Amino acid sequence: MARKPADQSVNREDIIVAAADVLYRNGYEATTMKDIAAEVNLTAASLYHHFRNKDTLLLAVLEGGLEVVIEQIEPVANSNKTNVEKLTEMIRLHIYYVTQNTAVGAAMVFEIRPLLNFRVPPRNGNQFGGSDYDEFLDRRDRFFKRRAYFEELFVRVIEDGVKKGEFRQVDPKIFTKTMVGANNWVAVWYKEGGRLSGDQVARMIAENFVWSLQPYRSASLP
Amino acid sequence: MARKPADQSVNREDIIVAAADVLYRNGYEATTMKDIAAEVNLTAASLYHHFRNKDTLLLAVLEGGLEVVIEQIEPVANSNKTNVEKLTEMIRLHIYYVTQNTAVGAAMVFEIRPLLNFRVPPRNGNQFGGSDYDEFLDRRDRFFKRRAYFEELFVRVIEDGVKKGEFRQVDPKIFTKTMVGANNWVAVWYKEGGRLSGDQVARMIAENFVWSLQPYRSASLP
DNA sequence: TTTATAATCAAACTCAGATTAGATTATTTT
DNA sequence: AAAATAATCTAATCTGAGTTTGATTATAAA
Repeated sequence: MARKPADQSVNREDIIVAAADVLYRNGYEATTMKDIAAEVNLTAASLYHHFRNKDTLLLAVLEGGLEVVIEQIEPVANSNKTNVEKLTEMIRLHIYYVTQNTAVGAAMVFEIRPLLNFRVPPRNGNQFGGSDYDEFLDRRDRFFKRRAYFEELFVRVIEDGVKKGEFRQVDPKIFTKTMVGANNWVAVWYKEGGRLSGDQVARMIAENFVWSLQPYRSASLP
Repeated sequence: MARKPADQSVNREDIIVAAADVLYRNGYEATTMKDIAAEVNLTAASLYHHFRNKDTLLLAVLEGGLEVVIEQIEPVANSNKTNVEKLTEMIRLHIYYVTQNTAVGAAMVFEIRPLLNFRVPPRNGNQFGGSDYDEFLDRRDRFFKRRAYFEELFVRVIEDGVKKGEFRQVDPKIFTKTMVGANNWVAVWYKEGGRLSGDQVARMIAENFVWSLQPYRSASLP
């Protein structure tokens, strides 16, 4: 019954990568299904065989990026390193991912809103009415929860660090918001082949944020 | 000849404010001229009496916001305070503005790209062909230069601070990018009436960034 | 009060982009 | 090979949004 997809045919993953790329260049609203399709040598209509509609495709892009980052950061957060080590590593990983995947990274920065203001009401007689619509909303909510979880990972490390005196007294939530904002923003200005490598940028910023949390320090870096 | 505009009629400024507001809620592409017009009780067509087109209107919104912030930060940058004082004050002003004008602030974060990828080619037979098009491009470039200048104000203070030993050795450009990113990002998450006031948030983040630049410090804050 | 022009509107134009319908081709399973 | 379904395409539909046109109203200057 079920058939394995042909090897040379385009699959979901290919389309997601292509979409991220076009999204990066043009932004959601300015990106046409045709643009995305062209990137994988298909027609716009063919995309609808893989994704229900444009919004669902965008969501898939964002979900993918977020999961990868969480996958990398989570084990560090749950390790038994010191909070200083944890935080340094987590920031570094986050930023490095962003520099290596500016397309997805920028999408995560810029394309949240089309998701928030999901306009399309369930039109009767439209394929997208009823349960499909609900399904989308559910998936979107799940995405936002994952996003909150991602931030929560940072908050916990900072809270714990503050409690144990590794970090000075800051507001962990505000600090995290600020930091995550700065880190995501890297996708906007980082250009490959510039003065600094992604790794260097990641290390510099990580060091800086962690440094800013130290309650006491001597004149030279550790 | 020239006629003074009527007092109760809608003016450019009103429209800009309304546009910022709608933009904040919906994003550029999802914002229709009709939406903006409705906000000031006009029809979409009427907007074209005040602005040549949608892109020009967006540009006006961004220009306005940027100029206000520069106006506030520039005198501080040029004052004869210490670099520590300057930077603290500059960040504080920037963030405070953002919290008080989330609409414009978020627009500055999210709506740069529509400007970058200015699609509309000069269509012949269109009112927007020829010199009007060039005029727009010029104005857009001027905006980006102002934007660069805004960042430059921060870079200078940091460079000077590093040179004079007030700050530790950081890369001033990377530091500024990171910081400005974080500050702009405040527009995305700050909600009026939340746990902290705009002023509190501004102070906390300012203190933190400046703190992170100190080459040496004792256990307690100044 | 006349006149010029600013401000506004209603209606029409244009066009692009998302989506659908239906047919066609490709590939795997039986 | 036959059947089933996956992958794709062409062509058409449908809608919404930016913009234009031309008229109408309001207001300030003469």
